[in-house]
Amino acid sequence: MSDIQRAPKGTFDRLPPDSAAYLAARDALVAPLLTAGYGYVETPVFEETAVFSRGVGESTDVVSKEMYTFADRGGRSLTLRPEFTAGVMRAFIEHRLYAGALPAKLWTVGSAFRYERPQAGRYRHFTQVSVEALGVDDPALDAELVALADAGFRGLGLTDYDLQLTSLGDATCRPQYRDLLVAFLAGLDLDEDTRQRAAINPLRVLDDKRPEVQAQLADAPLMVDHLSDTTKAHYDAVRQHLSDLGVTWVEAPRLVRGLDYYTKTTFEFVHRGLGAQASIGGGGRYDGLSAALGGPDLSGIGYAVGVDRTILAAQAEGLDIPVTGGTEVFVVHLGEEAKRFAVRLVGQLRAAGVAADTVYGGRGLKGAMKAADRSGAARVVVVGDRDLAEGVAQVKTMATGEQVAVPLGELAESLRASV
RNA sequence: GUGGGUGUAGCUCAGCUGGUAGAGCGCCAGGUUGUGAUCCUGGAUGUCGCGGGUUCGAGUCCCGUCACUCACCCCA
Repeated sequence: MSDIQRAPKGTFDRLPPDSAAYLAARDALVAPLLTAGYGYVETPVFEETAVFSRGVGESTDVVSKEMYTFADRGGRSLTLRPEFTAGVMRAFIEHRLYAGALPAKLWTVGSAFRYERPQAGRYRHFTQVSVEALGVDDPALDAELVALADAGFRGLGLTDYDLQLTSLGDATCRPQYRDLLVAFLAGLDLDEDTRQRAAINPLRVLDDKRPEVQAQLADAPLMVDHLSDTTKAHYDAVRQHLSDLGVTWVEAPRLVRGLDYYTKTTFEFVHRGLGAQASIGGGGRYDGLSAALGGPDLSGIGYAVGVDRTILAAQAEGLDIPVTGGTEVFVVHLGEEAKRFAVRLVGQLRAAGVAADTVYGGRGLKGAMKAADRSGAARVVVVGDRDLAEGVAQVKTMATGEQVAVPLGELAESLRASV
């Protein structure tokens, strides 16, 4: 197959009927936000490159090697968003939302792009639900966000996952801890790659998956043991609120995130039924981000959920994602007069809010019934010129095979009432 | 960017030590000129990923290449 007959590497098409589960999953992840005071925000799919390089951090893998960056015809450097938070923060600053009521509680959903080697659950084009609460540094807000993410997963029936939680400290205590860790890592026997990684961000070495590395890290200093009094108090309060909200978590003192802006509370939802890309959602507080983008020195907290990974997780748990919609009434016709009638009836039903469909293209009655069956409609109207002459149409209940003649005048109302 | 695995029908796959392609499902049609799902019968669709090599002969062996996939890394 040639390249123009194939979606680009790391991308995929969503097709019916599976696409219905995608819509349902997306809506389920969003549902908790709609009853929690969050407003929908939509920002461009691309931003000025600096929004991400300064927001996410130059030293991150995302910025240094995974961005889709291009020059437009006006010579601007633009980048397809690799995540949502930086763009939403840019909008928050641009429209001076910080001058209004705080926290600004915002959510969005859409495509993000990263140039990565594709893998199970990792795509170059993926979909996230992203949620932010900006402008207020209150541990109760941290707990709210975590609980909302959790509620989204629970709403789909997911249970086989862990909520990993930790605190990454802040500008007052992380630098000292970082120095401690760097000193500790210097005494270890690490390969060149890992040393490079340590030089860029020593915290990342902590979650190295290789056993020979983990063995050396047994006595590594941990951020949670070196929090300042205020960040520790913040973290304690977050945990208290989470308990009050009935959310369970596991302490993950080695949890590291790849975006530089995270501070204090940091969390990740890790599913046990997935492969290497097991993180179905994650987020944290990012108190320096607004300032990094030239805005006021305001705090923020947010999370992102991977819609595609959430669907994979649901599949791994054998969950059916309930889909809404689908054809309720299917109209099968025989003869020219009946076809006109069918087209008209379908129009009436749809106008009355009944999901209706009919058969197009000349196929026999058997083929039309097959199409009716496939549509999933509970009721099928069979109407031929012969029925019209008698002033009736046949209404068949597919599950039972039972079929009754209904006078044309009562047909639309009878069908509307039956679905 | 680095490794491993796999490329045969729309889908899932079979095809032994080389002898010019198969099954199941799906699709279409007929059995039933006005009835789906069940049953029976029939039918269509393949440059066996692509290019080269070895051979009388390659889906099968060799080389290259591309794609997909899993893992490292990173993250949703």
